[in-house]
Amino acid sequence: MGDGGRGPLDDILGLRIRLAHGAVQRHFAEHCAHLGLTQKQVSVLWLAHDAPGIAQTDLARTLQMDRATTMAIVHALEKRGLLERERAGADARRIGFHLTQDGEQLLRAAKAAIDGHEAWLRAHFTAREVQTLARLLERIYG
Amino acid sequence: MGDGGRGPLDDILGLRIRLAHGAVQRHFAEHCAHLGLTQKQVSVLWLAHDAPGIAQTDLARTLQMDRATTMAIVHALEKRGLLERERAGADARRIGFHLTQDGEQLLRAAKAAIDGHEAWLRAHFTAREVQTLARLLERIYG
DNA sequence: ATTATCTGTACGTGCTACTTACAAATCACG
DNA sequence: CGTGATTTGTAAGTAGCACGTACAGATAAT
Repeated sequence: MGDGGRGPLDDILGLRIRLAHGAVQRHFAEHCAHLGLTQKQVSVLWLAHDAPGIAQTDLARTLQMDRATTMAIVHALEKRGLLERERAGADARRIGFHLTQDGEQLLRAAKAAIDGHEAWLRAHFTAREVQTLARLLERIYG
Repeated sequence: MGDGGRGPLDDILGLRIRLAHGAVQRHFAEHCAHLGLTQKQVSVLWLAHDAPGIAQTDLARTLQMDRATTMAIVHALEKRGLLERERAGADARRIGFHLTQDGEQLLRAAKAAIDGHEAWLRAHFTAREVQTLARLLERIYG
């Protein structure tokens, strides 16, 4: 039998990634439930903070999401008054996003919560292993 | 800036896992579309083949899914005639699952498709790195 | 025998992702 | 300059997956 009790299925690397992802998602949902934000939503807020005026297309590409998916997330954040849009200068058809004050405040709270979440995740590894894991994972999506 | 163009977000290990998972899912969906099966469905078929008579609860625990989620997957497979249930001997309340002939046949096709999918995934790494990655990932969910 | 627990079932909700389609603005080329 | 191609934003529909909850039947515990 395999090392995880799943038999030959344990040899499927894709399954391991899926299980790890599920575990991280579950922990995030528990640990960060008070924010009322999903992982994706936090990512979008974070990016909009770091790069004010970013467009939907940039968000989608950076987070490797579909445009339609990105729209759904952005709409939800706008509806909650965390994100605003502005027709920005040079390119008239481009609409940039930036955080509202509420958005900035919630993002700060989110970063604090994620610090704890990431600490839990990293606690499974040594600092060197974290580097290795990050490097290997990047090869898949990078 | 970070190494992936996401700025400080690149330091979030959870995001890396999420992006890697997404990339794997997308490749699976493309590469295995002809099966008409999702990753989860293949996993359930695979387990039911390896352990005939397995119960819903076992499936849920092994794949770390909710019972309700497991039910949805099992129902879909039953409806397609790939999976059957039987009231098995000793424990009268327990219902075991096993593959039909169609199920066995489709699972063989799925395994062939997944061979290709896994080959693509593993091609990002050396054999040693695959071992390392598998070992590190298991610490998260194991 | 009455609870408590486990298992199977069923329903509803929410997030994410994809496809497809359409409107508006811009850009490129003739 | 104007027509078509491209980009961008928008919208609707479908699907998978996860979770919560509630309920029924069988078994187990007291």
